[in-house]
Amino acid sequence: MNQPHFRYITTAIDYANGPPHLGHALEKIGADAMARYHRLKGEPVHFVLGMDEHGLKVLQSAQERGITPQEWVDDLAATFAEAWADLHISNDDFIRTTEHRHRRGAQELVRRMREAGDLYTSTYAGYYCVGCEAYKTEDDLESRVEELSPGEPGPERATRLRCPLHRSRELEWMAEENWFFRLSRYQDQLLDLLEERPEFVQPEIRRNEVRRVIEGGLEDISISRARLEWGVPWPDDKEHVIYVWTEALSNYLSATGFPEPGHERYWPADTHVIGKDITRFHCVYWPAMLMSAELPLPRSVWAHGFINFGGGKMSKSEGVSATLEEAMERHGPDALRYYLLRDVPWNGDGDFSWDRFDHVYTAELANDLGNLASRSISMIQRYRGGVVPTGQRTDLDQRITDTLVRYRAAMDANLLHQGIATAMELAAAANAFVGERAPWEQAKDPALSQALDSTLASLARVLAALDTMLEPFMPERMRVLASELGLEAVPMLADVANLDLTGRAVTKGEGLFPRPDRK
RNA sequence: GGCAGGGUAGCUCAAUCGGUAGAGCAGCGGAAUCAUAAUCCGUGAGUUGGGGGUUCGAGUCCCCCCCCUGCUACCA
Repeated sequence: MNQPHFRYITTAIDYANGPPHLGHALEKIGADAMARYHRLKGEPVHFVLGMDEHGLKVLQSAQERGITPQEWVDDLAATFAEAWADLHISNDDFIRTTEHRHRRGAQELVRRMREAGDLYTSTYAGYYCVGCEAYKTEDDLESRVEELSPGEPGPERATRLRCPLHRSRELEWMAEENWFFRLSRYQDQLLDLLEERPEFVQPEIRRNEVRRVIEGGLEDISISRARLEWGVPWPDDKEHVIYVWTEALSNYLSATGFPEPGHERYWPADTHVIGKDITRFHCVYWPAMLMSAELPLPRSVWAHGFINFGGGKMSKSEGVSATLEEAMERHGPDALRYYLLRDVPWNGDGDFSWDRFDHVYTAELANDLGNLASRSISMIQRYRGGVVPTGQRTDLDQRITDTLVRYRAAMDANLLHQGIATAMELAAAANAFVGERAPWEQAKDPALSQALDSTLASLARVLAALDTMLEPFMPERMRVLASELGLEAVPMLADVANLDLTGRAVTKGEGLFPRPDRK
């Protein structure tokens, strides 16, 4: 049997410590647009989202509410899944790290790393906050003296630091036996990887950062923890759980069914879509762990940027306040998808503002695109009884062909914002085309009947082309547009260039993107 | 501190190997009436952060300075 090769696209699994926000949403929307684009190309796609549900903070959140951690994460996972459904995210699977299949996959990965001789026990020492019941890095801590000079970590230094969450408690310097991974062994192989497969880390700016980290020297890392109950047990060692990153990263593997036969139809992943802040874990630790376990490496990691809210990071006291719910309700989920992917370059950062959102919605979606559909369909109804006539190709058809080339180039490079811009240039050209051809004039002169047919047929074709090109960004709205054009479904990308809508019965709906003042 | 990436029209950004600085939005003027009063056309005298240098010619190369952002290993 010929197993199809799936294009396996993942997103970072979200930490079960609070409800989904716009930052989470940006990543899912972008990854979803990538997945949908590849489906429009006719590729089998496997697109997976998930939740990271272990760890101390999860345990604490549950305890604060007087419920079990499992109840807490069940509740939160449902909230996330619902949000993604509302946003029309088309994931094929949803992996949760508390699932049996994940425990199995994570443990098997550790076993293979151990078989490779890359794991050993040693002493892990660090600052331990009894209040938090967790180890802290010096960055997590604050000084209790005026000026703290740099110095060697150790018990003496612990007396001069304190945990910001438990200022009254003493900080302890503690040590425990842990499992360590020989990350240092993979330094050269990782550098070779970047050299031989530059596309492994994208966009390029992230690749440079990763290279520097590796060149700076890699030390072995501890990948287990004692004293922590809420986690995946270490294989054959009940005293330990698998430490966060090793456990969490393995979700990409466990979601494929690993180690069961058949997981190879998904693995290796084509693209891990992540936030730029966790590039190191995905581009250094993760490939090293896979090398150790002798598993194929993912083909690429795409590190997107972040949304800024009025200059600051996330909406704190200053800057814009925007919840995911508010943003979805403003102009509908598809409009939010469009706005975020249009204004936040997929290879960089961008800003969020309500003014900008409203402006983009009104100018581009309502006025340019919505009105183009409205006026085109309206004229086909008025002049041709609602049936698309047969018409010669026009300049506008040539424009469709040109646009498709540039659109595919942008989308194949994952430059989603450029894909949107390219498609919207076609919409602008179509509006200009209407002005040049003046169908209302053509309609007055029977001698121009064929010219009118060509005008209307071209407009129908351009709407169908836009329907396809914008589907990854606004799936629900574009399904409606397809239906208004008399199409059974959004056309596949390969069919767009030679579409013929002759004979299709068009219908005018209530307006794809109603103007805010008229809603 | 070190490394990396940026500073171009009011705003967001483009400018292949160095060759007369462009686009969208906003603003201003005009046209049209199919349409969600939506659309279309016309309109840009910007010291390309500052200074110096190389060159026939630099936003584009070299040097110095100023400002912004990111990374600088076990919080996800």
